[in-house]
Amino acid sequence: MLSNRQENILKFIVEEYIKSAKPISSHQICDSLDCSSATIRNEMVYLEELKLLEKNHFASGRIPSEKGYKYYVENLMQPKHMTGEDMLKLQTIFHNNTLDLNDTIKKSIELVSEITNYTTVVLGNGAKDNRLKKVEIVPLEDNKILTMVITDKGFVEHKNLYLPKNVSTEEVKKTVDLINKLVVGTPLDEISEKLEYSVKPIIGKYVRQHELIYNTFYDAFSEITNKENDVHFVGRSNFLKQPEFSDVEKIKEIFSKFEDVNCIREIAEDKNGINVYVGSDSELSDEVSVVKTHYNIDGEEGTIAIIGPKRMEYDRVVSLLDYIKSNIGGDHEEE
Amino acid sequence: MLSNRQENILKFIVEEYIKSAKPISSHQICDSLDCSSATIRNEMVYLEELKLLEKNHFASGRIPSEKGYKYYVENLMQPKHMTGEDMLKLQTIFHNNTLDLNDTIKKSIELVSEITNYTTVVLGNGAKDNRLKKVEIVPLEDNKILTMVITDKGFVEHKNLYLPKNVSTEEVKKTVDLINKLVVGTPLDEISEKLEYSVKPIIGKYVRQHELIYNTFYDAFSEITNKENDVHFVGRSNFLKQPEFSDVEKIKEIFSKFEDVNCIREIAEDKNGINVYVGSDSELSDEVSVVKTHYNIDGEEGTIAIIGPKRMEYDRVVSLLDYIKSNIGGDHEEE
DNA sequence: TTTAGCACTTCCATTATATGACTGCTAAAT
DNA sequence: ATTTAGCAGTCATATAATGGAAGTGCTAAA
Repeated sequence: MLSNRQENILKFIVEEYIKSAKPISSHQICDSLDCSSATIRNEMVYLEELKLLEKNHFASGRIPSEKGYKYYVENLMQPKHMTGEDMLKLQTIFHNNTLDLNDTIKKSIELVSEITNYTTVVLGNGAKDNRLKKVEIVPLEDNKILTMVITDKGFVEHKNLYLPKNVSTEEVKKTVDLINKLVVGTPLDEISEKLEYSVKPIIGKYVRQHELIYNTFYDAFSEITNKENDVHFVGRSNFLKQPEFSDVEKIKEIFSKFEDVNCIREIAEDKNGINVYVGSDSELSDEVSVVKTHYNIDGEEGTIAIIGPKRMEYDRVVSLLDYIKSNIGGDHEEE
Repeated sequence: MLSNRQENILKFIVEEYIKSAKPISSHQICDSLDCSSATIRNEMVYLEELKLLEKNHFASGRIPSEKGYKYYVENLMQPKHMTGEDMLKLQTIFHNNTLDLNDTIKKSIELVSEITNYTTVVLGNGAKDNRLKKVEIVPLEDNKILTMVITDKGFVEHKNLYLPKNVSTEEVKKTVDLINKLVVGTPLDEISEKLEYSVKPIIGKYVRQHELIYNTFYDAFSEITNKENDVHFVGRSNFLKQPEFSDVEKIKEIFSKFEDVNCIREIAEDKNGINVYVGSDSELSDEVSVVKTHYNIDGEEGTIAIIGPKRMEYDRVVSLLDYIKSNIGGDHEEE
């Protein structure tokens, strides 16, 4: 259990280090706590024993450890009131009613990335738990046909199909009708299976060149099921602005994670509230922190995350995310 | 005009510098050219006078100047035959006939980025010169409606519309029918105008809540017109692997360009053949080169570009791009 | 024309040195 | 029992000095 003064010291160090990125000395603290630097030093020794603080070398000031950041976030951090300017900017996004939910969220995080200089990402839940609404084709010029897969939640995947000369659009139409008759309403992750045993045997008999047509739809379905595009990632290069990433090796590590979609996907989570993951808890890299939240608006789900250095303005970021979360999606209900 | 020997020296320096990233000394050259280092030095002075070579400091070896690279690319470079392995990997992409043109190109450049460690980008021509094929709606659960704009070349833009309680799907249907009747076939960049003077006045009379509905379509049209998503950008972080970018400031410059979509869009061009832009010619940064080509397969147009340091393996990259260009899009014709 | 040889320039890694910033500890003060 | 002043000790950082190493430019001879 920490004393009041110990907590104040820890709070001071965390907040000051977040601002300056430089180790904090006992002298910097004593003014605001009204005691001498020696007293602070004694307390710092204790905080270091608890592994809440660290030193770079023998005679350096202290910096917060991962545990120290966590203690700060959980016990010491106070919500930071947002500036009027930031609120105003966000409000103009929320009140634009031609934006649908996805666009609203995207615009919001783009703004957040810009004003905070952190990296932001939205991970839509994808279409994996959607059901097939319908399949459709639109014949275009020549032998080109636009094929579309539409889900009940409004996802659309399209693909161009180039018909060989000896196959008519009618054959594709037959396939589409069959799919619409047999598999509409099926959850996407069960579609492949259902196609194989209920559709394939039939079109094998009635449709010429069924292989190509069937495969096209089969592929469109698997693509929409693992839909990757549902990751909106903004402000990656903001990391370059942070002094702790002035070393190219560190940047390399972070960026290679950023380029790995699977790695980014793991950011998604389904938990209540705003959650803060510091360093190794972030699962991305020991050097970054992630603040994220899950949303579910009328069945459209996803995760919004803000990624920054461990030395991140947690109070500000949490407030921003909280504000965004409580404002998205409410709009079309009220009017 | 350069003598034969001078050209050989320039070629040697460019190729060796591309490999090693270190300035090339006269001693390194004399073995392969069968003369003494002093002779080489005399020639190097001449090449430097012509601004084909540069020095970092008085007693450093020579490195190619921008002009030197250009001379190399235009006069000295020999096409590099591709390895069987690279060809094989590309062939498996080309021969997968469930991939449509866009997917084929994307997969190809992903592979190129991986094997060369450069950055690659495909810029589709977007939908700006397309014409409206049709507009469609699919009512989903509750008051949610999926709206789709489809163009004659197979572009699809969709958007969810949340209907206020007092507006029925019928009203949207009326709007859609009207748009389909009046503006189908119009080039996208003229659509806004046509909507304003031919559709808006009519729905103003017959459709309730026409403002919201009209605006949704209006927005969908402007989005598809400036479609941004048509940029597929791979391997940005490969730049971090290049020794000349071990300085964070340089990385910052490049990456801020990479994050600026408008900047990336300018890479698009409509020229024959494979074109090489070195340094300042690249319009991206003095520190990078761009090798790009334009494609037009049955009206689907775009640009494929490979971005790397000036010290780029031009011969290899040009061969790769050439191979890709001559293989994409041919497939569905032949079978 | 080419080459050998040498003086010269610049970079780079190493070492030495001084300085400044802090801490830890001890002993005195409260 | 706390708190504080003071001082010795430790480490980083900046600067300068030093001695190669690498490689050129020039000159004079081949």
